[in-house]
Amino acid sequence: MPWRVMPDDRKAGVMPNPYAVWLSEVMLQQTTVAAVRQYHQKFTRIWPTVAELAAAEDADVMAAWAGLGYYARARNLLKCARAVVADHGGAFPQTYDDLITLPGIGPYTAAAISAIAFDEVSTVLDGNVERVMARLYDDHTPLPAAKPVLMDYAQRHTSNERPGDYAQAVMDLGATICTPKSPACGICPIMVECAARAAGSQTELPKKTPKKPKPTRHGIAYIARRADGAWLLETRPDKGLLGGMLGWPTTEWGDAPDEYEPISADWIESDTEARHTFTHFNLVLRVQTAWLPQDASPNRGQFMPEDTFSPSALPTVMQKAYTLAAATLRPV
DNA sequence: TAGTCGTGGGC
DNA sequence: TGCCCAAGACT
Repeated sequence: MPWRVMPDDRKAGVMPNPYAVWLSEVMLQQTTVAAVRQYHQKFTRIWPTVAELAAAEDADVMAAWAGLGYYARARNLLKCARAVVADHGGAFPQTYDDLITLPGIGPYTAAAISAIAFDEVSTVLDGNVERVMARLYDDHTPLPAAKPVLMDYAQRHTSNERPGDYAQAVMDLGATICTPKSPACGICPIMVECAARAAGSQTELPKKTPKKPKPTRHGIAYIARRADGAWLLETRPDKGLLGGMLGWPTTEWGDAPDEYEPISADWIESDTEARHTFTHFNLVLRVQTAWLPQDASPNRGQFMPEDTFSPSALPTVMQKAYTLAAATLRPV
């Protein structure tokens, strides 16, 4: 990430911007660096400081987050920014104990911010560190039960003098060398100390409890335009899937789709379905489109003028539905 | 504690 | 192709 401060500069007293560190750590939760980079750039360009982010409209922040996933992070991001401004004078708290009280900041993120941005002696334990420690000590206890002992291992290695450098180094080790599939043990700086390497068990670790199969759910999205070109959209409730995001009115997503039209109209079914994979289920989404008269009054959603709507403000599954609908809902 | 909560990329 | 996943938090 562009905000990173290399060890020599950190030794000279240069510290990273806490706002940039916080933003990146939240975005990186369960998300790849490649996906985060452009979003981090966009957020710091639009909202250069935590105070400016705190003053932003909810809808603008959700739209900027669209496509990155796990949308509760965006809602908590705003809550956190506003708490930093309201309760901490616009300056991020510097300790693990204070940081973890903030919305969206859990054990990992509190440790990462306090260590990286403030050089507090906090131990980061993310997926990378769990893997490094499980291998270093050849521990076959399956996750997540192994977390406490892996944290104990990780604390033994945390530097009292350079906790920020250590935190970044151990995660980089996991991200680039001690990787899940094909670890590059030959160039690993701690190869000779690694018990899994000695036992030949490195690719089996860390052990994980088996996961449940994903069910397939079905639903229908209704994509309608008014005569003036406005789109019928709705803001989803804060709680639950895609919470707080803009989207098309849809049926419930269940074993079998029930027909529920947001307004009576001559709906035309798209010839193909949108398929999308969520964390815990697969979705097959039928798409129906319609043109509505100018005086239409649907029982769900609200019309968004053509010139203020952008599909980029939608979560990916809704963008997929939009792509299918665009074939039959050409511009006015 | 185990379920909920997105997405795109790699193999 | 389907599965695994990637710098977790929240309930």
